[in-house]
Amino acid sequence: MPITLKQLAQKAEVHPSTISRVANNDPSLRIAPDTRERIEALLRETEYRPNGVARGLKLRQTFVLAVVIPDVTNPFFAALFRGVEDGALSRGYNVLLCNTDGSPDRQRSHLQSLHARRVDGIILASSVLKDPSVRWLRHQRIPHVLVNRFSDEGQDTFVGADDLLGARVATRHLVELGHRRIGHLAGKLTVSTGLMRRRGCLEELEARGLPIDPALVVESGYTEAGGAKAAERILSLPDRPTAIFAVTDMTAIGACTMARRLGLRVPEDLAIVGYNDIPLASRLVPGLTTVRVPIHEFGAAAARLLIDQIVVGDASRRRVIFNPELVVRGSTVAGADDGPLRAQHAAAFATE
Amino acid sequence: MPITLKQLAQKAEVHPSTISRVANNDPSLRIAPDTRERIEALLRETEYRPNGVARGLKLRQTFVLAVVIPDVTNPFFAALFRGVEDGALSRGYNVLLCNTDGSPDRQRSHLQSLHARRVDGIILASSVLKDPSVRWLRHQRIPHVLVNRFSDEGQDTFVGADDLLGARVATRHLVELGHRRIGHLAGKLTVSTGLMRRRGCLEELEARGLPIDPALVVESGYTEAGGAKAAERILSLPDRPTAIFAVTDMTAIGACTMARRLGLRVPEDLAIVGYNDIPLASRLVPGLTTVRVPIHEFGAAAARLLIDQIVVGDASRRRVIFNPELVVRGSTVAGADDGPLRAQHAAAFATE
DNA sequence: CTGAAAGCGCTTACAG
DNA sequence: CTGAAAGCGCTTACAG
Repeated sequence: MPITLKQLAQKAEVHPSTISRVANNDPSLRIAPDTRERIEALLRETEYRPNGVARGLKLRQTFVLAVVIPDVTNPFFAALFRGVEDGALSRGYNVLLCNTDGSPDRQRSHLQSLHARRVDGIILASSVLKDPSVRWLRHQRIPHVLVNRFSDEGQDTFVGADDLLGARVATRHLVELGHRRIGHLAGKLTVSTGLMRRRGCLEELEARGLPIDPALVVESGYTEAGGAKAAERILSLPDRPTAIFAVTDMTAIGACTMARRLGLRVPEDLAIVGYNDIPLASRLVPGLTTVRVPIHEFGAAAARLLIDQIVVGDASRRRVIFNPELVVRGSTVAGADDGPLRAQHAAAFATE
Repeated sequence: MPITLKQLAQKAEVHPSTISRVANNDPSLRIAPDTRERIEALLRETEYRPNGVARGLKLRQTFVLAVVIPDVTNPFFAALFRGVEDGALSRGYNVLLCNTDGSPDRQRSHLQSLHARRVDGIILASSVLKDPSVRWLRHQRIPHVLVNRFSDEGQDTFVGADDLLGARVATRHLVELGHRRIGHLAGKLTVSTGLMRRRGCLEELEARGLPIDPALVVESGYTEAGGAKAAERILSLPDRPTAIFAVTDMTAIGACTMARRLGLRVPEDLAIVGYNDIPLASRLVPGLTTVRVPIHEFGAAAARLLIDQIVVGDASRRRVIFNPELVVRGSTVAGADDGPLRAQHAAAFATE
């Protein structure tokens, strides 16, 4: 059992409150210099660290945050978590990690448990549109930040990228390569990324005067398996598309695998664009053309906003929106991987 | 502010302790059925959940575990974490995640902070041999489990695989393919995986009557960049090896990249074997031959052992050692990726 | 200037 | 059978 304030007080023959004040460097404390010295020596010698649980109870603050994501084995969320930890650690917070596997029930149960533990705030990257769990967070006045996906527009502090723009840029890239029949793996329409990227894709097609074939736009979910399945559907159409824009890189990877299985060459028979630029994207052969968003920064910014919210008690909703950026690789342009872009990636690697 | 026991007691016109007993289903509680009904209704209606911090202080148990790893963006550790969470959640524990980036200082500082928070136990996958931090955990009698890497043999509860055997199997595979000059990227000799896999590699070479050239065995660390650098060194030797066994998959991937940059074909000019079978390994082109260990199971087993330790108060050290298993892919055998093995992986994928 | 007391929100051994 | 009290280990407003 670690030593307590009371035990220390006995040893030093002073009152526990005095030890506490010395340990916390209370500036209002006047104390005989030699007494202070004696106490500080004792503190060092015993390596005293106040019991965080007792402290949390008294201060009504635990210095614990939580990150709720679908699945940390998805590289996107792993990078996001690192961003959060890097942003939180320097301010004295530790971070709990909860995986939901996309289940609303698991999400709700996690949130309730986190609330019971009195975490100081929650970063949620697994919300759906009009998410009851998010409304519950608001109702309970639990400090929270949504990342990447929003729930009810403008109602929560949010960190993400401009999904509409990103999808337009990706689609424009395909159009400019000459593609006329472009398929879209649309994630889920109940998720903001699915909704917005789909909207961006369709808007861009319309702006370019291309006809929209509803059969080419299918929900895919966000897993590799879901991407493969959805790709299979549109690639089996009599008049199959020559290009696919997928809602995420993982979905795109599923589509790549399926294309290969169907005997289609990428990019010659089928061009594919993903979204996020996870580390894996640049390693595939061919490399995956994608829309880059600053994943680590998402996490770090979310942590900062959340801690500000906690410290200031400021409930005003803030929004940080990053600009997405197209990264062209071999999955849309044959040979792109051998060009300067690939060299750039190799360099980035070596200094990692 | 969430409702407290005292407030509930006022509403129900009973003593707080009675509410507590009802909420906790205290079997020794005799109470008028209608009173109980009234209290239970109130509990449901207010969605009362006891304050976990106060509970933790009283019970001296927080129901929080911590996982300490080098870096969650490394897929190995992401999978490990999922195993821990899956093993812990069902027993009512949440899990803190701490990344050390391989820095002993960060590790120590994390452990101290976790101790101050009174986490119930710690799972450590970032230890080095004779790790002072691990000795500190023992000295403080903090329940802990080491995973994948041990510190002082047999002194801590440990979950891992037989690294000596795995390395022998990997090396044997290369020898049986006819390789006579085999290089080894040895991680770090201060880490048990580096030490044991190196030993296994050398033992196998000796058993096969192959000469050991010290110039072909180099420390590489555990990052991709480290693997590339180390590979560059041994591939620049006048009499370069025809095969490399790398301490981990990430290290092996660095070696692959370097081989390609030096104009060597894999596997024709250089065969490469990794270790762990992270999901990435089967996706590379060519696929990476590797030694598979049950990563998710590492985490789940560690969580179980840790919770048993906590619940029973049992300090006896236990060891769970899994058997590693060779997985042959295209990085050692040309064409292996098109065979039944690859099909198997594709299937595993689709059902993911 | 320092000590003593109250109180954060629970749980449970102990009285009545 | 239920209520009242003690106590987990801190912090800090308040007395002296």
